Amino acid sequence: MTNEVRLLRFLAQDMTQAELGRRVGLTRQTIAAIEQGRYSPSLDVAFRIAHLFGKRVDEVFHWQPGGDQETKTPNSDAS
Amino acid sequence: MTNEVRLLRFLAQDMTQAELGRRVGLTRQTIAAIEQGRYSPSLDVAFRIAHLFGKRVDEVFHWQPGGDQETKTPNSDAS
DNA sequence: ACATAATGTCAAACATACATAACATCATGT
DNA sequence: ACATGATGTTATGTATGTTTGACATTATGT
Repeated sequence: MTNEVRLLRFLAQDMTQAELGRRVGLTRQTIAAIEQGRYSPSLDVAFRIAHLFGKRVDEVFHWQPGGDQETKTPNSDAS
Repeated sequence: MTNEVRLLRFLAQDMTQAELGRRVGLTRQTIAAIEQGRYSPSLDVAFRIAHLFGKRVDEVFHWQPGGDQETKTPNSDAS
């Protein structure tokens, strides 16, 4: 899961991490972590960031079908 | 944050919650909670669900700019 | 009447996103 | 040389997504 946040931030008059964080309601540390891909944000945060840059979520965050962990299938209920 | 998961599930040959959960690596309980909007999923889960139905994230999950809680602005660092 | 499948719901554990606070480096300017 | 702003990073705590297991209702079929 990669993203274009850093690039979009530079394209937006070199907006700072702190400024971006302020506008979308996050801390600058969280913005930094997202830019570095240390974790993928919540869907809500993804929408807020994408909306700020006038983009769709899939234009800002790039996802690949097998790109994640090979999801350990949950058990759900055993009967 | 509303979504079309339940509708899309019916359109896909009445796929069951458990079946959908199995295919995207979630439990049926989580699918039920997402359909009812009890919480918004992670971005990763949103991508997996949207991809399964051949849709974009914003086609499956509908987000409104002010729709959320009036996010209590974080402090970040005080100097 | 009994079984089974699909769904709702709940409580407790667990995983991870996010905040807060602190300290660090690097660049720029005075 | 000193200050300031932007970013990296780490540790700790809180909020919330997710699993697991259980029990319930409703419908359908035998």
